[in-house]
Amino acid sequence: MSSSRTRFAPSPTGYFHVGGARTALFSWLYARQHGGTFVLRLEDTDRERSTQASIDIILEGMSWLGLDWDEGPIYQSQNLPDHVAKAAQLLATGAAYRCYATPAESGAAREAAKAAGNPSWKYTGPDCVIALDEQARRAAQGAPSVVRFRVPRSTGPVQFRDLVYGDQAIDPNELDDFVLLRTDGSPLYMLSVVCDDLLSQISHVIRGQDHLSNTPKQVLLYQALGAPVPQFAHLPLIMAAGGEKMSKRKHGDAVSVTTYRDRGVLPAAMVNFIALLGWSPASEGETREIFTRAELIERFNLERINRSNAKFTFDQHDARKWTDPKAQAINAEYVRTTPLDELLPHLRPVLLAAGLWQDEFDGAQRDWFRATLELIRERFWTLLDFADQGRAYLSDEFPYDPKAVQKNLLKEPRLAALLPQLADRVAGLTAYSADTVEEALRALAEESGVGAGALINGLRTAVTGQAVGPGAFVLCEAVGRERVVARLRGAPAVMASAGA
RNA sequence: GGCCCCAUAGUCCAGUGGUUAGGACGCGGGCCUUUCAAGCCUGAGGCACGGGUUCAAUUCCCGUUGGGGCUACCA
Repeated sequence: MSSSRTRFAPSPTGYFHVGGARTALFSWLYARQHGGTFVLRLEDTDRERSTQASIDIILEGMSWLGLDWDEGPIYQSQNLPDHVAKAAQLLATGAAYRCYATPAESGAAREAAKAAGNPSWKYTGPDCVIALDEQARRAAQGAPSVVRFRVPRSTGPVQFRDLVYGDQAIDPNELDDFVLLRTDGSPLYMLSVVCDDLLSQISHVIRGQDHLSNTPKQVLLYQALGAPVPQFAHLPLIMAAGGEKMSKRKHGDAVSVTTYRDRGVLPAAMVNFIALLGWSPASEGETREIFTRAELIERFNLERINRSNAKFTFDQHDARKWTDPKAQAINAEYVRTTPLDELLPHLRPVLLAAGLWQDEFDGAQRDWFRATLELIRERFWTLLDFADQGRAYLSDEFPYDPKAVQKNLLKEPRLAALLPQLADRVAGLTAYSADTVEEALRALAEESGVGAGALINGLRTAVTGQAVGPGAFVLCEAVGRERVVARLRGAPAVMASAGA
């Protein structure tokens, strides 16, 4: 089956939609599984809205997701001459005809029919709106015309099998004699997709279900062109929480792939999550939901794609719910478990951007750095957490979370005196380790009569600026004696400035 | 409006003509702990409705309702 050829054909008119990303992923998975070819095509023929910036965003997004293409990017605009030629061919064979009715006239006919109780009126033939002789007169005057496809209406329903939605049979009378070429001679989408897919010899058209209703027209076009009809597989749509189609304008950044990269999501996590939207790898009682790219390629199949739309739940006004909670959970899983060697290439840019990267992390401090990452990532959710929650572990410049200071330092005023005392004891330890720090702290707690818990939490906040994190003593090991001592000594100042 | 598609917890997915209808996320409770957006245990929560077919329907058929898509000289 090395002849499988799939494509992803977005129109570069803005951001890279997560729904598009899933369509791209499924097409890519199919091609990879079958040793086929994955083609990237940019449908840039909407000159008003297509931009280079958008093209770049899509290309970057695809690369980020690891969806490499074998051919392309093909620019639809460059194939326009072919589309026009194909229209000419259809005209020549009689499968299409010139139509001199104006948009206003056909629109009026539609309205009139509707008013007369025929809501499903279609443009069904050359003379259905303007008499042929009148059209001939206009032609003689050199009036503008469009090219319409002549829908075959006497050969029964248009049939095709959708690999997801099953057998389809559409009454051709539900189809307009749709326009192929505009008045200015430029091709319309319906013609262009077919021509481009033909040009690329696409064997499996995998795309959103929003194209299902237009597929009969395309099937007719393939047939009129004497070309083989590809296999179709339409994917259920991904809707916003409210049930409507997701758009960045209405639903914000969670709709855009770029956002996920910028918010510290790992591409493998994104791919994993998105793969599970509308498809299931379930087999022999499989309940696992974390899959590597290789596993996805191995298990993917069009047969297990379901037919109902999925909903993306998120709340753009709630920071915790910036995207679907399950997407976040899957990403957390990846952040916590991806082998460091794989994680680092994604983490390094984040640390660099935050001014936290040190070349020693790759040299003298390598072991410490890696051990520290392992320690702190245990409860991280995104790559960005390394740069904020993890900041105090990698740098001496870090902020104190006001709530943590309030809860763990200010509530126990005696800490202002005790923490520096603890610093002295820690400084004097013969051996520095989580255990010895703990001993020292518990001894101080006992002697001073302050609860060990208060001291422990005070230590955590004084050393990391946070209220949560790894165990307070192991944390001290990661941060190092020198820094721990210095930060404990600085605690009174932190308390004073926060209390003031 | 017309045509087409869809319907298992709040969400994403499994599943079956007879099941205690399963998993994940989220949510509640408990345990652990110095903390928790960590870990472990545990709980609540679902087959949209109405007709059929059948000994038996969540499952098959029809309808209703609900949701979605398409319906351009946009892509």
